[in-house]
Amino acid sequence: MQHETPQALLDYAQSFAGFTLGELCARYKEQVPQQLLHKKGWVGQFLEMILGATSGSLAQPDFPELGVELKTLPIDEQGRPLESTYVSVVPLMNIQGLRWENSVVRHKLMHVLWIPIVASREIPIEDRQVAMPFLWQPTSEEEQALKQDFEDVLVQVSLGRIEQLDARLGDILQVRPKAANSKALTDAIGPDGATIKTLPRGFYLRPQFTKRCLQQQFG
DNA sequence: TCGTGATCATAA
DNA sequence: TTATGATCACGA
Repeated sequence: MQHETPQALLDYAQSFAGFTLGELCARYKEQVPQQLLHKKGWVGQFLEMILGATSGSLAQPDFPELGVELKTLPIDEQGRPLESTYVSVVPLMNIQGLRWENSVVRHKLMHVLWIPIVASREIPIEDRQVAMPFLWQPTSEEEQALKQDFEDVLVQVSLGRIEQLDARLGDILQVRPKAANSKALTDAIGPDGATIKTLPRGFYLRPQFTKRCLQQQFG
């Protein structure tokens, strides 16, 4: 399945609206996990599969030829996001010369295909319904805000202050651990400029921001 | 109830 | 190990 344009991809994605994950799994002869505790990325990977995304775990948009990133978004029955949205790893080394304009975060967020899923915890996985997918691009104001959050983080990282940085920083983009567990370590710049070991971090979109995206789209 | 920090699976 | 896909779960 190759999509010629973002609109064609959107049209195809919207053809799945209203179906439950159980119905879609039956159609593709996939097994629905009974719980997501040990399959946390399953919903996103299933949607990638049926929509024909091919980037795998490369640090680039899911549909590189379209410049479109696919994101599932768990929502409650009122359409409110239930979780933050992971965007990308926070670069901690060799960040001299790294700018917003050539960042992975920007490349992914410049064009997103959101696929909301009604996914309150009390709903069995197989009964969770795909809501209406939509394409989203940040306004210039939104991009400025994203850029500001991104640059604020990179300043701290470049100053060797990664350990002082926590999830409270950032109006839209926040930084949180992104690791197998709290003992995972990666290289970063230390306070004195030497290399230190620290917990890998990721950029996440706050739920309040994705809530605004939903409201803009659906009123 | 919500936000932060912790965690789980998998591919390359 | 690092990237992807995320959700879990505890304390305020």
